[in-house]
Amino acid sequence: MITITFKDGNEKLYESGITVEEIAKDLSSSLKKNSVAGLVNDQLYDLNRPILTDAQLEIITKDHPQAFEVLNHSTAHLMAQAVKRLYPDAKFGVGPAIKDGFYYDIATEHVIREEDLPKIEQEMQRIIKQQESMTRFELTKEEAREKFKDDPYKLELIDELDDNEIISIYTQGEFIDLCRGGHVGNTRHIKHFKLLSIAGAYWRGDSERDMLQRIYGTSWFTKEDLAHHLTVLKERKERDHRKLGKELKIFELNKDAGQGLALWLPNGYTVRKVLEDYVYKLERKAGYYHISTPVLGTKKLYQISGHFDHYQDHMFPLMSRDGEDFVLRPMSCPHHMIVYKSDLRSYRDLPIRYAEIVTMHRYEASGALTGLERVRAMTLTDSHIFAREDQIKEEVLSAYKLILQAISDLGLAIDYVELALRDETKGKFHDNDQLWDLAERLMTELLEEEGIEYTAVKGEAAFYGPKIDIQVRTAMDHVITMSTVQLDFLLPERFDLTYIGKDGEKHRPVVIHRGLISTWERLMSILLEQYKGAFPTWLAPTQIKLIPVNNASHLEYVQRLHERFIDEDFRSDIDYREEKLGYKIREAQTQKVPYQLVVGDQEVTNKTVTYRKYGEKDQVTLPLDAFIDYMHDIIRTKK
RNA sequence: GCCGCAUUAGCUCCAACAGGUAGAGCAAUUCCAUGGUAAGGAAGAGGUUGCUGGUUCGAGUCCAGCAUGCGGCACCA
Repeated sequence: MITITFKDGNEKLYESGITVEEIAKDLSSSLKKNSVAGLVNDQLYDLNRPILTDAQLEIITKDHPQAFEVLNHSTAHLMAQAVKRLYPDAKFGVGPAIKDGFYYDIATEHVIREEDLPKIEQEMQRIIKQQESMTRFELTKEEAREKFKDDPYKLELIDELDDNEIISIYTQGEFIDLCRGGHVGNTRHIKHFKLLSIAGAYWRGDSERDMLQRIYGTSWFTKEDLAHHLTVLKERKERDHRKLGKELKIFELNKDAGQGLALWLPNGYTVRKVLEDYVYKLERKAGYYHISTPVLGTKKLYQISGHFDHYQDHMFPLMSRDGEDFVLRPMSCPHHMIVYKSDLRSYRDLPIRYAEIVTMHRYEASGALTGLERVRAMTLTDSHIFAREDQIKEEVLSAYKLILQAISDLGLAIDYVELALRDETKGKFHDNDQLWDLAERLMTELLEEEGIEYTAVKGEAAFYGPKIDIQVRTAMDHVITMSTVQLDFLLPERFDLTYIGKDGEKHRPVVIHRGLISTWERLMSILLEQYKGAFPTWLAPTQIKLIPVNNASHLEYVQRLHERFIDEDFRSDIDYREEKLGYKIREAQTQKVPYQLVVGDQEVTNKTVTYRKYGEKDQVTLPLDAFIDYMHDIIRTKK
């Protein structure tokens, strides 16, 4: 007999070899129904894996955070078995559970296509009906090598394990897989799944190695959950900035204009201009000074900075004139270093904060280009802060706070903050231990003192220094770096930047790179998806759409209103077309204009306006001046 | 860059699918209708089916290459 201790501290005696499923059944029938796996002494156990010794047990039920993972991992195995039946030559890579489902990497002569997915699903259903037990076995490394001798990918994984490590495998019917486990015990527990897409994926994420075929899928405990997830996926597509950008005439991508070279249409540029002005003001208030430098620079400038050697793969090729080589700049740092050097600096001058609306060009791999999210020509307000060592902490903090402000004003939310530190890899990081230690200590202290939750990641620092990255999750569920504060000890050396200290001697300043809210391109893609194209009024390309009921009798008043609105700095437009009222209203709605004003006899006679706010049903009639005050208020408060 | 898929009018489209030289809705144009909160009616027009070759009596349809896009992977100091 063995003693099982439960989460609540209760103990119970069982026969050795009892399974999680049997214990669950013993406790209650509803528990049995809801159990997915068990945590035995904090180790994941399948429902049908025997427990041999005294143990602590937590039963993982369907609502447990790990349950979804176990289910999807098992579904991946189930799919692999089905694939192996249909395409017997299939070899398998890895097949883990991921955030919303699972995938399995497969090598087979057969090119798997979209139309094969229903066939694979059918085969999976068949295996479920067969109620195959998913059973765990433990082997030595040698035995495992023998079992998987025809599976080169599995062999490679086995070879990397320690010689005396116990290796577990799972069988279900004729199918065997190398696997650490945590499974649902029997294929009959898998019910509601769908295969979603096929993609290529490099073996072990290495672009030098084989490309396998990856099938993505998703698996849920209830029909409703699956249906809900599929709806979410569909709704994501409705938010796709590429679709919205076309519908709302925000930007254009055209192969003749150039791959990854976005053209901003009037609506898009209007939003961008509002953002540019907003950032300019924000930065002025925070003590930044704006400069302007060219998109072209000499090769020499980029040799001094070191980018020419380090970054060349991401740069467009050289241009030459009059015996001088030029590059299209991929960033602004080198130019800003030169600006710093344009004058002799005293310790009293620091910190100096330069900001610039920088257009830059980067050669991005063709497969990486995605709408406005990843482009080859991009513009952002870039900034470099030149500071003394004793100012680092304060300057990083104020940059961080500025970022928070911007993210909050734009109605976005931080997903997580990452502190990227160096690791021991020699050559990967600029060699200056003393400064690295100082900088990493300061940045850590700062985050701790401010009570900012962060994830420290070793080895992710920039070549030239540690950084704080602010990650945002898009409506499309992509995590991207929105903002960044990076310390740099290298550029000041390479450009021999100095300031005169109190002691009359030359000292080296530190550079802080600050990216505020990504590039306008990427920000636009995020905002479009975030707001589903319905921009808050302060950002909307058109804030007010004026719709005369009848052009002949109301247009004159409408034009007077329009002029007044323009004088008030509202972005107003008139729908002049000779169309039915309903037709013009429909267009104002589909274009998601925040304030739609229908103007007829009533408004002309009473000198009022009647508006309907986008997304609301109610019409509101106000005296003109009251409406103007209201609009100013809405815009000022960034609603 | 790599794997797979796609590309038909300004936009959208599982219109054309034994290969027989293109079809709809919306938009745009003209005419009629003058309308109070999501599509009024009519007419005409709009296409070298992404590009270049090939197979064929004949190609949107089959084949090859290229371009661009999409889903991923790799990349994103």
